Amino acid sequence: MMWGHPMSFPRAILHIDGDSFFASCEVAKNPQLRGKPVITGKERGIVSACTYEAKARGVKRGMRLFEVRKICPDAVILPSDYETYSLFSERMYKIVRRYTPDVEEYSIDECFADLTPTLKNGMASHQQNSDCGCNRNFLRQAKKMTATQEDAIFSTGQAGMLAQCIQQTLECELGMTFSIGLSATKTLAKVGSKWNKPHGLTMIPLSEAPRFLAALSVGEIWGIGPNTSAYLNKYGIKTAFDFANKSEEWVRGQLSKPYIEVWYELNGVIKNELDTKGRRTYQSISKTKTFTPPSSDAAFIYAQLSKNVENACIKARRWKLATPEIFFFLKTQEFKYHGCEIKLPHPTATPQDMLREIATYYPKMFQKGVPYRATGITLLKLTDSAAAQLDLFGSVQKSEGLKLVFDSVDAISAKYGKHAVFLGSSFEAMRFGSHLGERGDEAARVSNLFKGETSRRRLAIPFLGEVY
DNA sequence: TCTGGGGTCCTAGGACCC
DNA sequence: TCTGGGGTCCTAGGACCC
Repeated sequence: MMWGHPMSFPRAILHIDGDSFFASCEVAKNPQLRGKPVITGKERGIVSACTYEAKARGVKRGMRLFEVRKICPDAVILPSDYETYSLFSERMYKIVRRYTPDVEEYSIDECFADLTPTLKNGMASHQQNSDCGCNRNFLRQAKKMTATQEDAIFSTGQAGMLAQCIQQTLECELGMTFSIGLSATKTLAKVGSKWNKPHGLTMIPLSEAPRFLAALSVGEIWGIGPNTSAYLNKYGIKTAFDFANKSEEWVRGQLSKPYIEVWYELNGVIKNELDTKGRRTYQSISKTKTFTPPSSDAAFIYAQLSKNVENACIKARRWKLATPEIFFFLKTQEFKYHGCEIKLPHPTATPQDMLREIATYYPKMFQKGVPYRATGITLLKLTDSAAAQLDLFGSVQKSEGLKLVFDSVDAISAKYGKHAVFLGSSFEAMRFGSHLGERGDEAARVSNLFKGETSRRRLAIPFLGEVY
């Protein structure tokens, strides 16, 4: 056990977690919803996120919506609106960056921040900054923490003050609550943010870590899933403390690298540094869509797949990436996957290059009479498309022509909307959409597009042929 | 947790090379 | 042709995360 190890000067790592983020964004977007049981996930048929008012009525994540309507008939059930959530996410990062440049954008509703540099530079400059948005009264009222010498960086109480100031600013400016954990590593900060939800602020100085970890089952630690949890249980390790308290030799002998790192982090040693650079690229891009009800219609299912391929390619082109290898699958109603991996003649981000190959495998894979519920595509081993080399076999040149077409397609999409233009092979999918009962999203927009007399119609129609 | 959609990293083992 | 030792690359699959 290494808690309070004097060799390592603790850092002040913050983990910030938006409470019921999607539902909270909906409330922030539409204040009339405040105080009501609000639920997102309509398009899925299950609860993605719900406000605490809904939780108080017994609604839980993953619950089916027909169930929800029974126990909470006045629930406001909304489809997910990722564009709005992303906007709030960006605002969250931006606010946190007022306090430190070292921010990791971990997920749409979470980020990590390293307060160490700010604290080392002293709080003086922060307190003079009238833009910070925090409540000065609070700063005066902040309680001193109990601390050991090893927890020096926390000992003045300034880390806590700064954390609470950040929390207050986020809540005030975004109209929702955040739970915050503050400790010496990301893993421990995660324990803190989870400790007291919603609207919690939990500091875990290393000297107090054992108390927190003893109250946590090992499977609740970030990075320890059900499998590893069961494995550790076999050795009598039930709590996070049990795990952290094992000797380093034992851990190295029984577990692989990721878990050794978790063990260190629980002991206050950083093995997982903040990644403050942000996403630069993708290793893989995947698109999958479930259609309800399931279908046995070969043409319909192929159209779904085609649409996924198109969408994956749109994303790849946006990031200037190309793929030499793809994986596609059909998913049966029994949740069995039938898939195959295909090496392409050359790296590409044009759907035809992929669909040409897929079309040869698809008939072999598709089984008559089997109900399928989803299709999916993954572009693998993505590389910078600018770096994709011309080969000697001409297939690249042929594709270069298509590439020009797609540059235009992307330009049209930018001007007229994401799906103003699409492949003929995706037509059935675009007409009927994935949610036959719902028609909430782009399927509806597209069918409107066909009914309307706008110029958009003229953009869509000429492209219904084999290749645009 | 009866199951949506999108990712990452790690390891073991085989193929191949010197 | 055999034996020994060591390296690299690739792939499949597992595990985990939000």
